[in-house]
Amino acid sequence: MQYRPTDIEPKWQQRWAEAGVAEIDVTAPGDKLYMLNMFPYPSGDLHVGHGRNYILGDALYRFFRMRGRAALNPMGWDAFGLPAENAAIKNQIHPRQWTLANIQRMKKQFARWGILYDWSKEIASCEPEYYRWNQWLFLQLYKRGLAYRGTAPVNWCPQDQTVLANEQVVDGRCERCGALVEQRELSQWFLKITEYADRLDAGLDTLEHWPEKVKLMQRNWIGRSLGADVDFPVPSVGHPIRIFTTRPDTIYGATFMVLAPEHPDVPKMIADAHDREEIEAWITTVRNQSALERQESGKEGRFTGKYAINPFTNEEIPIWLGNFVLPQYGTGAIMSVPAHDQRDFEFARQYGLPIRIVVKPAGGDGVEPNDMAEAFTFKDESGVSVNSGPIDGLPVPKAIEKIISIIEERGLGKGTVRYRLRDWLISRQRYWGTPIPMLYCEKDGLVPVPEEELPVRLPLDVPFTGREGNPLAKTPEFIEATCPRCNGTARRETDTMDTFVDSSWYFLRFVTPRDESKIFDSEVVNRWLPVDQYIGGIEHAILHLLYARFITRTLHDMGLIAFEEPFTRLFNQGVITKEGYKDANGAWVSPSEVEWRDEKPYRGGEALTAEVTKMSKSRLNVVPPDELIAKFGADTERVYTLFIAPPEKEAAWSDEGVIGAYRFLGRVWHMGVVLSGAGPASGPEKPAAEAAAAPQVIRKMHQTIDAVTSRIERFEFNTAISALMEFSNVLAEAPSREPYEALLKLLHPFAPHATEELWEMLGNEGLVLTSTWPVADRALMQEETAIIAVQINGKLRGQVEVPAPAEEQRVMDAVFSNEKIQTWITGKEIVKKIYVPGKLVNVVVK
RNA sequence: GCGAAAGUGGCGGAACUGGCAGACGCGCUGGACUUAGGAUCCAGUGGCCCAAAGCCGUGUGGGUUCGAGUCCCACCUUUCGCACCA
Repeated sequence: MQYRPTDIEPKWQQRWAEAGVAEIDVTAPGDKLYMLNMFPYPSGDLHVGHGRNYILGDALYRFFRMRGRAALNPMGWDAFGLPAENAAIKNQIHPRQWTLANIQRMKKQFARWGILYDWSKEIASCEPEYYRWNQWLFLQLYKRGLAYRGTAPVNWCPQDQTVLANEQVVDGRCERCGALVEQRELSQWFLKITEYADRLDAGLDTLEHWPEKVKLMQRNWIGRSLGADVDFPVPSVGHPIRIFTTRPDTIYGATFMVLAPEHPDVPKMIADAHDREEIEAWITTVRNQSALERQESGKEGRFTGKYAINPFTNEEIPIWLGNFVLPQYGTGAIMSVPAHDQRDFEFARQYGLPIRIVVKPAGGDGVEPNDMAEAFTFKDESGVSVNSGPIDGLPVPKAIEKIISIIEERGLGKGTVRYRLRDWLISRQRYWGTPIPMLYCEKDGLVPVPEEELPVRLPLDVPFTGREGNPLAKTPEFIEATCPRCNGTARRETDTMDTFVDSSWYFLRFVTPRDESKIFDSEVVNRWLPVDQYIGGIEHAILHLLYARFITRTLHDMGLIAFEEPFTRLFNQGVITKEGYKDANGAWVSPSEVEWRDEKPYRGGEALTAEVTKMSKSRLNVVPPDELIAKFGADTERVYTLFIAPPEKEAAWSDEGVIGAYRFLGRVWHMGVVLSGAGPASGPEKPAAEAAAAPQVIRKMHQTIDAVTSRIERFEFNTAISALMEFSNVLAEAPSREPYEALLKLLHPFAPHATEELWEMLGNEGLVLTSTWPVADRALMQEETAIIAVQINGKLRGQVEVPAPAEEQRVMDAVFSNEKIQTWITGKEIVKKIYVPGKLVNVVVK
């Protein structure tokens, strides 16, 4: 009986589906465990790179099931978004139809991988049953002042014809399409995430089971800075200008001030300047630049002709405008300390502004400003204040402390905390998203849609032209509305929400997904959440995870949930890469067109370059699972995917490597066939299937149970599988039934179909439903003998074998009663015993 | 520039608190079975050496230790994140 996965896998998938094995009653008692894979955008076909994410989650889920946990493992669809709309424009198919078809396709793929989800909990964010609660959530935030409409310079993607959140702009480009992002001054909807900046930052410390890397990325993104706000009097303007600095200790070295060109006091300041027109033209140029252009044009500035007074030195210092000062951060104004800030230093050198040293190295001498090649930025005890009046001689941290207290005493300002984080821009000028439930009434202004009128349904019959503007804005039936306050005519908001709003709370909906009366049941949610294990890609380290943490806190503050952090454990799997081929123009070439000569890729006569990158459709390097499964089965793909590398690491897909997983399963299969008596033994002598297992097999079995269990818990799937391969190799020498059944159980999370079939073949019933995870007997794991290495004066003298009892003292007794060792040791030598449990035992003689 | 992680055979990778480096798998070499094999099975496979013995081997250079892939110091390289955030 040959191992033919395609003959058996669909059968088991059908049985699991019919039995609803993964469906769980959230009101039933049990040792709850909420597992969650980030719900995907339904883009169509999944490839083996996507598979890694879900296979990993399923292996873990099956493991916890077998250990008796009441595990919830739901799945849904992040179903709003731009690609559906682009498909509508390109192929004249409605976004909804396109999305639902993709969902059907992907659901089949999940099933074909043997992944068990509780489909009774399925949600799709594009359905009114879901997005009405998105709208409800928005109204609650609006009520609390956490959602507001404001005018601000925003990121505009000319390609996608919409505004973007700061988080969606990468290197000055649209994260989605790569187009250069423009700055536009627009009135838009924001969520006040900045109000939670301090709590989002502090909360990171409580996330013990999150990758450090993700926490660090979030911390950097929030960008908490301690410093001081200080007022500098400006006689010519009539009121002081407030600056923010993280280095108030350097205030005696502030020799000029720089304002962002956008600073509100600028027009007044330059009104009587002789070169006003030139300055205004320059300001216009800077304001129209994208963030990227602004940075790439280097440091530029203009002198306003006005002076501020340094409140500590009482000197008049010139006020400049500088393109490197950002209007959105701090107060949009800085005191410049060129000696100790690299940006200020460059600016001062460029425009010949004075440089004054106010910090010198501790225990050393300062330098002359003229000799400086760069700013000296001492941030810790390595720097000491000089030329700074009351703080002279103090190391930097102490100096900061003292100067802030002086600033506060003199009423010049105060110590403050500033954040880099900005409010979350959620308006999108696109169709396929949740309509923002707001109205514009001529009489009453902005009016929220009453909760009982939700959902504001997205109309399905709208024109898709692909030209500028949101299709909703061209749909009068949608726009025309009645004001709930005055019954007069009102205009409906046509912006839709960023799809990251949808995904910022979906994990709360999964426990009571069909509740039509409320967003979720607080009692049930408090029992099941936070999510115990969240699994997804590192690309969401900031965006999704930060938004979800923010929304969770707002719901907590509304009294709807008892916790502030949504995800207890987070795991980020690495991407799967594969070689792709590029022609001279940088265009990707299909692997089917590639010919090999001297191990180098060509197309026709043209030499190609090979590049290993993340699997993606556009790079033509995806491996579709269908073909692979048809040939080797889903179990092979599952085992290979988990075996290929540690799951958090990037892994290179190898078509040849797959065969190793297939062979392994084939050997396990063959052994099962022989043990069950279902087929003839291959060798001349039939193994004694019912005979007692050999001691070395029993030992290996317990060692393997122990290793696989702890490795799964630590996400070391690759070595868990290698331990199973080792066990299978040992077992093949002397097959017997009991250890073989243990092997099947341990293998089940990775290769569920084959193990079910073999389990049944042995006369057992329903592995996934009935069997429990084996437990290792530590006493039986012990090796019977230990090799003792004896070193004398650093040289290996020899090795002897002794019985290996568990306790240290008995090992040592065994060692020193050994005649051979006694003859090596002379009376003069000092004996040092080194006992390493389960490992080599050394005796060192000096 | 700042921050973080990582450098081990031809390849993916193992080695938990320092204790037999290279587990497991791919590939490769030889063999068996075959009309055939890109199926399956067996054996071998870090380097030097015909072989044995032996020596050398975890990015580089130092150090600690009876013993270092693992710890410490300096450096090199790669990847990732942030990037005028005052």
